[in-house]
Amino acid sequence: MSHRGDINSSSQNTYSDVFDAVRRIPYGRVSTYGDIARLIGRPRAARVVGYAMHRCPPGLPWHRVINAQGRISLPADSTAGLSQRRRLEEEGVVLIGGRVDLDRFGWPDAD
DNA sequence: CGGTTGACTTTCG
DNA sequence: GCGAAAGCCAACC
Repeated sequence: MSHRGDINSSSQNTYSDVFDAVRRIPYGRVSTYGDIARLIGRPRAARVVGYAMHRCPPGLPWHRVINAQGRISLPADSTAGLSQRRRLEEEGVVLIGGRVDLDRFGWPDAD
C-alpha cells in the first residue's frame, strides 16, 4: 500500500481479479462469466467479465470461460469460437450439441 | 466527466 | 426448450 491511492497489491482492479479467477480454473474444467464475477465479489458484473475477456492477456486460459447456458458466447463460425471449442475438447471437456454440461465440468463445483 | 459499449444473466411468453 | 426484452456493472473514448 502506497501513500498515494495507487493500486494495492490485492488487485482491486476488476480486470486483474477476473484474470486471476480465470487462472484459478483447473485444467479440463470450465466456468461461467457469472461465476467468475461472483468469485471476484461482483455477482452482477458478469458483463464486465466478458469485457475483460476481450482484453485478456496472453497465456490466460480464457477458453475455460463460457456463458451460463454452457455455451460458447463467441459466434460458432468465428475463429475464436472454433478455437475455444477445440481447446475445450482438447482438455477433455465434452460438448453435447455445442453445449457443455456445467453439472459435470462446471467450476467451482456446485456441491 | 458522461454517454456508449459489451466474449452476460435472468425472467417472461 | 427457445427467442426476445430488461437489468447491471465497469471500462472505453
